[in-house]
Amino acid sequence: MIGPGIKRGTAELAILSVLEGASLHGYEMARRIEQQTKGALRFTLAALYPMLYRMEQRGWIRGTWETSSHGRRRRCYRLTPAGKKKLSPLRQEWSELFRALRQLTKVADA
Amino acid sequence: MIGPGIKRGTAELAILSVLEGASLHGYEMARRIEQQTKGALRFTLAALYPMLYRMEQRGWIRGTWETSSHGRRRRCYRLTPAGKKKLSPLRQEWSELFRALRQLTKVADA
DNA sequence: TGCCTATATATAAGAATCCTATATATACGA
DNA sequence: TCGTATATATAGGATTCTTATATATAGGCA
Repeated sequence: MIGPGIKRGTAELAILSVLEGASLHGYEMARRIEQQTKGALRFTLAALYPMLYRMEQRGWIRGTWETSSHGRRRRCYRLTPAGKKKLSPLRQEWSELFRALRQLTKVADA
Repeated sequence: MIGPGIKRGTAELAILSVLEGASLHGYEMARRIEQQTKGALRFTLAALYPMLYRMEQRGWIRGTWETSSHGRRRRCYRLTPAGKKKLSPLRQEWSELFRALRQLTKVADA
């Protein structure tokens, strides 16, 4: 798994990305991020929840309390228009970082 | 330029990378990182110096005081054997992060 | 019934790495 | 003499991770 020093800052992109396709609650986001990256990128819930609160305060996502079919309360988040707008430049910034590191070192394009 | 939240953790890779080819002092490293990435990746010296101290403590680089032709003292760093060994798995970890983010989102392969 | 695992959210305390601001000191050119 | 480039150093703050802990419910199994 990718270490904490390296993955810093990826949680924001990861959350916006998984929310692009569906409205999800935190627990489910963690599972999808891990599954979709085949275990390479993994976040503890103690990291995800505070990040969700911050992102909601910034207006990028909005959470609503819902009740599952099993009577379990959970907070489902969806992208706001501001969140959708944020995703595109954020992806571009990550692309630029990839390119910069490739210019600087020999990071393979696996 | 790439923002601070995203580039977190890249300083270590950047320093090891520029030191792979040459023995350099901090001020020169900052310049090369900026030049080689065409300004995309830029570190303030206040970020670089403490990072150099930490990396020296970890045994990845070793600094020696030298005097330039102009009589200016400066601390030149070179990779230790441990630092050279560190570079390869570090690059691989970054490659894995790139792949993970590409699987998760639509980060272009610029 | 009791225990374990999965589901689901929440917070506290600490570490790491970046930022801006500030300080020091020398060399060179206008 | 004043500004710019060279060169290192530290202080204080922000952000985002970590591990540890707490709460609560549902379903399966012994």
